[in-house]
Amino acid sequence: MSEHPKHLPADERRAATVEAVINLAAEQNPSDITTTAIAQRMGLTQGALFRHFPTKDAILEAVMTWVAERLLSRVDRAAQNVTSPLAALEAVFMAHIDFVSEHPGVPRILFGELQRPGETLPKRMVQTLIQRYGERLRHLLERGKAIGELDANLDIEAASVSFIGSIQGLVMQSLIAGDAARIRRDASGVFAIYRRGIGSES
Amino acid sequence: MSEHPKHLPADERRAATVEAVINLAAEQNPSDITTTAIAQRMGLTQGALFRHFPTKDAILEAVMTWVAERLLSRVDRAAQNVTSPLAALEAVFMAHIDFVSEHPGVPRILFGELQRPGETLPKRMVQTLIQRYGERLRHLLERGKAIGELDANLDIEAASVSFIGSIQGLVMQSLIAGDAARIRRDASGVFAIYRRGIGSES
DNA sequence: CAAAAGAAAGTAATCTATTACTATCTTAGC
DNA sequence: GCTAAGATAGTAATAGATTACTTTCTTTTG
Repeated sequence: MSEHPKHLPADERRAATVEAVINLAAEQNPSDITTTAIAQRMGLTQGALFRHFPTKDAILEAVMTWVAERLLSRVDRAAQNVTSPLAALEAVFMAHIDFVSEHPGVPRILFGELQRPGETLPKRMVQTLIQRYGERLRHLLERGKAIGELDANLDIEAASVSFIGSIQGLVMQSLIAGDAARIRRDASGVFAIYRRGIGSES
Repeated sequence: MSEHPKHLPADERRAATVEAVINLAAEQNPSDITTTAIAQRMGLTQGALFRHFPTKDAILEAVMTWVAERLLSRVDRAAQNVTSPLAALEAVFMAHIDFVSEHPGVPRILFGELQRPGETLPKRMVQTLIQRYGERLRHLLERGKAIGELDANLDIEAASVSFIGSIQGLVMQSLIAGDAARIRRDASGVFAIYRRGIGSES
């Protein structure tokens, strides 16, 4: 019971706070995460959090920034060095699955944020993130269509929604089973159906 | 400002309570719905709710019962009188889409309930509902496979997850766009990709 | 020593649930 | 039919817990 932990510089505490929120979101409903719970997980008192963030929403903003950077950079890394658009889509799918397997709280936070009424900053950040994600998907889908790797009559918009929905379905399934590891196990089967749905009749 | 509204029999008030929760969930995060908000929507005082329900969770249980009955009966009705399993799957898909279009709060409630930690009764009810839903899907998928309407090598489990995921993706898309009507508009395009993904190469 | 980081305690608001009381509805007996 | 009695459904107020955020004082660190 050390009363006074080491003092850390502000940026390290901010990073640790984001991590604590992501970890907590893996265990409970994100909108039920209290500042007390966050501080407790970090070994701090609740009031100390407000030395580093002006409001609770500012913490959520930092989380959203973290997620957007990590997810998009992983997805971009997965897509590069792959010439085939279809192979790139599969690599993006699996990279996304890896990401949510490592951080099962993330999709819950995003979905929960989208449900908030009104126009909060964290909510808009989620909308922007998914929009940017969708742009990358549509780009790959267009390219695949152009080179005949995908169905010539493919509905790009629907294919983009289905891609994200496939991942969402896996997330939901893992929540029902109470088993985060399920996501990885079932991912390839789900993607196989998706690939068949968008591919050209080779 | 009538101080005392008409007294209604308990079962009618219980039904009205469920309706109020479903309507509220269409507008805000379900876990932020307070007993005060529910009562206000019904034109009652907050305390009056506890004449009909012992706890707030009991209200959620009634909501889950309502959802399970309505959704499954609609889905079953859609599937009957259709001999082709593939056509039945499409009818179920569209019936489900109709249901969530009329009640946009329902998928949010289900998803939110699944995120609660521990083993609450409402959470188990959601798990049971989706499990029963999955049974119906797998049954149709098996039949379609048997008569050669669907891919002979179809992964039934993955196809079931993808089906639910497709709907979940549409729900998420409508949340991002802030437009519940989008679900219906995009539904047929998304199902077309799914059908192509599971169908036999006609 | 000065400034940053944290502890400890406090505040106002909000939430579920309870209590004491009151209005409305139903029904039995005349 | 009317009316009294009992049951049901409501209000208003409030208790007790919890929340995000503040304030004051203390410790650590460069």
